[in-house]
Amino acid sequence: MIAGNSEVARLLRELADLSKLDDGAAQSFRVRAYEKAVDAVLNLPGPVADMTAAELQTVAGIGKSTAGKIREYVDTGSMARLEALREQYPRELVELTRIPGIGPKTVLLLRDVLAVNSVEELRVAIDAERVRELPGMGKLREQKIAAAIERLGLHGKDKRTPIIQVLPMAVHLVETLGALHEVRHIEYCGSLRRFRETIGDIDILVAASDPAPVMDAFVDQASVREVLGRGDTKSSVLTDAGLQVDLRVVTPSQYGAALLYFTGSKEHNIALRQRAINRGLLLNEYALSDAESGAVVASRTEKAVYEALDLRYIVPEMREGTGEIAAAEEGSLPRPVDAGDIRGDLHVHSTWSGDGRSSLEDMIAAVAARGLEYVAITEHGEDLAINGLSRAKVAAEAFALEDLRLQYPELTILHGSELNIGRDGELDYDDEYLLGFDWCVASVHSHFDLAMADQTARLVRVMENPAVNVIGHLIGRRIGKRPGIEIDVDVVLEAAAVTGTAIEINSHLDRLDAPPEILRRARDIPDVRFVISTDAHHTSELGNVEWGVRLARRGWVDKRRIVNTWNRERFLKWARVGRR
DNA sequence: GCCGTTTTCGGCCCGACTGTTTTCAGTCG
Repeated sequence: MIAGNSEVARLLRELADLSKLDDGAAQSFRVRAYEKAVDAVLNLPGPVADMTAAELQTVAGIGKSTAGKIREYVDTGSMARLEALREQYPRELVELTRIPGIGPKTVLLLRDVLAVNSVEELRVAIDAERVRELPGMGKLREQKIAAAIERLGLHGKDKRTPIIQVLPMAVHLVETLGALHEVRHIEYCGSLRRFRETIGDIDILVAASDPAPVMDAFVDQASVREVLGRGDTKSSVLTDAGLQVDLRVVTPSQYGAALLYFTGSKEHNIALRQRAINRGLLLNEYALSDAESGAVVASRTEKAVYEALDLRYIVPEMREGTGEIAAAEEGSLPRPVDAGDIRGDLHVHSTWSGDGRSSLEDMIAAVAARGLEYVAITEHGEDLAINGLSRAKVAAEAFALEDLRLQYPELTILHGSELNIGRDGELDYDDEYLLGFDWCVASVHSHFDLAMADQTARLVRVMENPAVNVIGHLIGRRIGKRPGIEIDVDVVLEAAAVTGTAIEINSHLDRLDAPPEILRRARDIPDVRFVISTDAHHTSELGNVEWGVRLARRGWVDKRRIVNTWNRERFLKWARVGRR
């Protein structure tokens, strides 16, 4: 078995975690070096197992020691240093660090003085009121730790929640607090603003004239189960849903610097601050300022801070510390897409599909009201047992669309279909019949468990069908529920480029598919085109296009490669509508 | 442990909150 990049990264991650205990510091330079190495390995263009120690050392963030450890693991299947640390710090002991409020120092203290080596033993020690007697501890801390253990299942440090559950809560919070008259600006930040698919906690940033009333309103909300912390400018609560929410209040003039800081990622912030230092500046959550005089250089907007650091603005979705700063410096950032750039929706259902929930008439009216230039109605193909359309229904819907075209002369309405990709890449209907549609999306709705080679083959075969314009929700995942099919990404993207088949960027928060890692891989294959679609089954879902737009940004997709940002004429020509 | 347009040694992002300390350590983001 050859060691894959993600496997090596996982081991380095474990090395970092164990080193936190060994060094007695979560932020020791050695720990941070390992953490950097994790990112470096994950961002390698090729297999880590193919690289020599010397080649590994040329990678930024990997030095002699880490290169040696990686080679050792690839060659022998184990890493002596890691084995020794595992021996010294058993898994039960490491578990203790998952308790919020307990870091490496406390773990070592518990072990050395009280012989506590597991969560269970800690519980016993707390019951015996022995933890409070430790130096630096006390009754209150003991009680806090006890409470933290009780809710460990709800929100341990590493618990993450699918974005579809978190985003609506965050939006609600922003609306509620935003209504206070003290609030000048408000935004959710953190991994949610970066649009990660799972979220640890909600971070809200407020610019306000007076922080106190905002803090009061925040901790007094009905959904707050427990106040975890409460300061003048920063508070944390735990909601009924078991989600932690952090609120930070700054003055309006500090808002840009604070947004930057609170949005992260940690790696992005560290890189920006390092860049500031190199320019004789200091960057914190309040401002970018002169290191000597303290004079503020920029603080009001994020853009101003980037500019003062000689960088183009970097959208939040790209701030993961994976090369975006270098790209911003050399001007090679992809051109980011905005919701306003989208001119058509090319994956829309109506009640003609069994699972559609808005009528065709309502859907078209809602699309027209959004000011789109073109739309493809794509009901399910007949192979999707309950939800699909027979040929008779396809013909009947075509008739209904003719009527709607007369009602909405400004809107180009394409008669499409969402086809089902069969076990071996076969499709609903026959090839001749398929060419009668204006637009075909082909999607995987079954056989999720096939081997990677089989999944890749069925996708490639479908892309070779001239009727197919785009592959819908590429891997078929449901975030937090279903992992999606395994595919050979490079082979699939190459086939997409060769056959001219676009890759869908599905806007549904439950899907966010193709995933950003796959989208980003397409950077090196310039002929791949993309379509941002809502896959709406109800008129209320047409607005989801905003999520697809943000997914595209996260995947470093350049706006110019997204075909539904093109004007009607250019798009129709590319799609060969009416010429098949 | 990593790294170098002042450096192969001596740096490495920055600050709020809590609980315990009467000046700070630990944790977190």
